[in-house]
Amino acid sequence: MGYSKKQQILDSALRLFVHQGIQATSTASIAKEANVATGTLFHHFPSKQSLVLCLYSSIKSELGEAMQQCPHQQAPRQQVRHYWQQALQWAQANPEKLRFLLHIAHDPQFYTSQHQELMVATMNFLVEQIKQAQHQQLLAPLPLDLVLNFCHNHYLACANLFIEQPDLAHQRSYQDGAFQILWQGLSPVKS
Amino acid sequence: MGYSKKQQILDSALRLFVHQGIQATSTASIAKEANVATGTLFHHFPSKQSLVLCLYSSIKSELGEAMQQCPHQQAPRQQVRHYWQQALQWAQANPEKLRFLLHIAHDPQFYTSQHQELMVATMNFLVEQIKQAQHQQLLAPLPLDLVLNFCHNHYLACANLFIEQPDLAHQRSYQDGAFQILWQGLSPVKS
Amino acid sequence: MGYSKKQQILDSALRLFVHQGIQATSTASIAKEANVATGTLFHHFPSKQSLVLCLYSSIKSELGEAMQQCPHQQAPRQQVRHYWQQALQWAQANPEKLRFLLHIAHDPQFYTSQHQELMVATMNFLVEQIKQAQHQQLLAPLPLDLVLNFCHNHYLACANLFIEQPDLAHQRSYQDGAFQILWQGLSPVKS
Amino acid sequence: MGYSKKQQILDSALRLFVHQGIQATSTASIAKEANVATGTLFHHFPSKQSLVLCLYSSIKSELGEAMQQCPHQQAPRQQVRHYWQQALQWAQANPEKLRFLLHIAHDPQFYTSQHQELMVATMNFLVEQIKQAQHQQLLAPLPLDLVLNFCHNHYLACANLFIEQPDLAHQRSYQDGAFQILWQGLSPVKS
DNA sequence: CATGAATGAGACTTCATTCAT
DNA sequence: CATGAATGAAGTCTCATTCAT
Repeated sequence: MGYSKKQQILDSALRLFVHQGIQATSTASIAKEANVATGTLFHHFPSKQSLVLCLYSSIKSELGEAMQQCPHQQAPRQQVRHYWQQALQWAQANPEKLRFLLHIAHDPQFYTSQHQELMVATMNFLVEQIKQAQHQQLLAPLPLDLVLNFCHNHYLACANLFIEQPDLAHQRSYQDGAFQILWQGLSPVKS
Repeated sequence: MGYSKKQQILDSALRLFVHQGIQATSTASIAKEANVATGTLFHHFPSKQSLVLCLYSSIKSELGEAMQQCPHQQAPRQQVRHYWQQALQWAQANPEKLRFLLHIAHDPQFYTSQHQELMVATMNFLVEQIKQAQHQQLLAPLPLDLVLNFCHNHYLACANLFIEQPDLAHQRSYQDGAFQILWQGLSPVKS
Repeated sequence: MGYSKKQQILDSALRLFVHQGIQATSTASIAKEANVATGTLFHHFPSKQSLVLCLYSSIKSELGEAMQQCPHQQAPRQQVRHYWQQALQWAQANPEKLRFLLHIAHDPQFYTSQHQELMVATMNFLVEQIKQAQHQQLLAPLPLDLVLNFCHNHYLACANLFIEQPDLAHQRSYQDGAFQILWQGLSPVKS
Repeated sequence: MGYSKKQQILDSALRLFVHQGIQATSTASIAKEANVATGTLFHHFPSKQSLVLCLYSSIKSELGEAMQQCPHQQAPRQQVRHYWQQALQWAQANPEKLRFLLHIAHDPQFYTSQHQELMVATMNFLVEQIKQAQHQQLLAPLPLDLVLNFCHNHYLACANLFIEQPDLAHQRSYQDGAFQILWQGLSPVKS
């Protein structure tokens, strides 16, 4: 009731997409799940494709905002660790949204160069942290796009693991281990 | 002509799947691309679903074989590096096959528990290497499934990056960097 | 602003109907073109069908009025020629209206017996002229409905030709030729 | 049974189009009338549009052939009269086909420049007759496209009249009158 | 083994019309 | 009078699959 019909449609679409896949979900079933008429969906979104993209960008920016809600830290390692935990917590609170990101990232139908750009844009604040840490020789001088790709990808994989097996998420060995791999992986080689 | 019609169908399916997505590719278009009649496809595969699964398992085992074709090495690091390079070379030689693995791994329609099992089975020989290295304290004592997940995922991500931007694949900084992240990420924390 | 919304709707409908066809034009697109809301259209017309019929009868009577605005002439040939030119001028000044008449006249959806009646009613004054001329043996004693049909139809065809190829309308050979066919066609056979 | 499914579809489409209009006839209703499945229609025609165009050109050429099946005559007037009667007979034997021609000729959706070209192409043999007759001063030196337009249009109008009121078709005054208007209309002016 | 016409359920989308504001 | 979100029936077209040849 507090929700607009447009939001109801987006919610239902998300739920169905992650369980059945995007293509396997009909617009009729989305409308039904949202308790609106078929036509209503197309009143708010010109096409199924645009509904998917709208969902995608809204989720992407939601993740970006969630990550930045963390206090400023002194040490770079602590700062990055904060981002990391913030992002993981968001994923555990919004498992379907994360699964959707994972799904769409590998669907040729929706895979565009936007993808890379959107990732960089959303994670821009991370880029700065990393550059700075590399400059301070806290991180190894790896190519920046390689690093970003790794961060993005390791995050999605770990988040997905913790969603599929929620008991792991509460064990320190997994929680610390996941971040250790990230930070250690980017650290300078031990001489 | 040296190819059987069945193989022609598999080849055409792979090509179309990675460019348009599995669901967006019709059996009719596969048959057309393979220069066979619609009915012929269903002589060789009982359904589209079975065609997809057949393609999947054949590619998965092809990757497994490709990785094991490497000489035995003394040092664990060298041994793992060999596996890594073998796998990357296979991906660069078979970009469509890698893209297919990536696509199917995140499609809810085909996502089953098999997936995890198949991954472990294919990478079984790696597990042994890692366990041994952990025992020798060359690698950190991280949970084994976390490690496996990381290896599998980092491989797919790097292979995909090198396929999308082939020029990166030839630069030492990217080649070495990708592996450095892997090995370093699993290494024990510096004092 | 000098135009009422109702008139704006009629104008927009006419424009869209002749370019895309009646059925292919949605009420929504008419409203948009007229810069009014969807609902507004249905305040002024109970249905799309009634909008079409309203447009039809208003155009039909407009043509009737246009034709009668001509001075009384002595000779029957001059009188008919006047009607003819008046009607052609109206068509050239209102090309879309003529195209609409042409379109609707052959659409089974709107084709009713009204059509014949309306044509006769509009052209009633012409009937008298023809009857008289036949009586004076200036015209051949052809069946009256055949004659009327011919007049109506030849007019629409010539008007349409001149609208499609406006340069022809200014050439004497076409202007005179078109009327010559009409008058000559109805004349008594030579010797 | 002697009919192929493709022909059954064309026949049903014609029947429904002339009674309800092209747009008002759904592909589903065509298939039903033809006793085939919906998909069958789209197996033979890539779209509804192409079905319409296929029907159009087949009818147009059928009319062309019907007209040419007449013996060679000495006098131009007799020759043209033969064409005229042949064409009218075809129309009376195929009333739906004529109605379809009439309908499509005025539908903005299908109205293309092809139209004019097709008409000229189909009626090419008539053009020659007319040119010759003009040269012999049996016909007035009117612009050729005006003449052709008139012939085409007068034919459709008369044929339609005779179809709508079949009793008229058997009366000499109408039969002769219709042709008299044609020939007389094109004749030189009485000095 | 191979073919391709035929099937019919179901997908996406459109649209005339209504109604609460 | 005017608005535009909402409706749901209906339209065009797709597609995995079958089967007679």
